[in-house]
Amino acid sequence: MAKDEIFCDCDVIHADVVDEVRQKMPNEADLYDLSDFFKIFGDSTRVKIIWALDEKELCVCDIAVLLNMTKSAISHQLKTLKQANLVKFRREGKVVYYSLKDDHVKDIFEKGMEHIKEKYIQE
Amino acid sequence: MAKDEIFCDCDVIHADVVDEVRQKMPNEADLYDLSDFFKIFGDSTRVKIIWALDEKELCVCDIAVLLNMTKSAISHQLKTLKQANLVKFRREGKVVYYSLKDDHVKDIFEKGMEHIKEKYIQE
DNA sequence: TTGACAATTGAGCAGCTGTTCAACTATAAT
DNA sequence: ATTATAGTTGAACAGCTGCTCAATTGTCAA
Repeated sequence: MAKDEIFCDCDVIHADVVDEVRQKMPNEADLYDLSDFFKIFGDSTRVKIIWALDEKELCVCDIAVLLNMTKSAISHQLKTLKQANLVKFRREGKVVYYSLKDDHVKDIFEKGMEHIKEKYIQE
Repeated sequence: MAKDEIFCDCDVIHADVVDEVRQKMPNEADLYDLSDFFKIFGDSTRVKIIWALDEKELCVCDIAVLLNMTKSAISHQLKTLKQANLVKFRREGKVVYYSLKDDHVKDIFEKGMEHIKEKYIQE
């Protein structure tokens, strides 16, 4: 029985409510993936890169100039974004051009911005 | 002039494009706040708590049992969520009940889930 | 007032993350 | 071939983050 294996350091107060919520929750793996997805947006450099690429296709150097950072730092972050399946790229001679791959992202960013703006008003 | 102060370790390749993108970008502070906002969702414990609270109002103990974690760990995370203006709470005797404060969050989570599911199909 | 339990808090620590630095690859021009 | 520039990569390091642990607060009941 699950109740015997409870690790929590307290009595169960609302066992019925907890069980109900547990059944409605998405599975563990999906919730983990979801937090991993948002982790990508939890860094301001990556947020800036994504926002920039949403405007225009850019090369690594362009982004480095735009954000006033080294090519290396940008390249590392682009690798992260690549692994998260958020950007695509094409090579043209020595220059590698990056662009956005995903449609959801701008929607998510705009929702996020709404939250931030409301917070200012509310407080 | 800004161009003299460029820190980046490369020549400017597409100065016109960079300038155009720069003008369309939100200001630095907002982008920073945005990444801070998403940082909250970048941890699976917080994602689980938020998802749970979206179903039902719960006390600290309930959440601890649900996620099989200590009250202390949950309490620390609730504090983070409180500071991010995402949850509210009410005390009833010894028990403190938490609930969601924000409407955007579920929307954002669902967009995120869409992205994750598409990734599975696509690869 | 004493004991019990829900919840909070701060210090400490291990693991993670983002940037730097230096070395490297890839491509083009001379 | 040599040189120059765009970009990538891995190691290293500093700063951050989430959990644990122990101590503490708040509330209620006996």
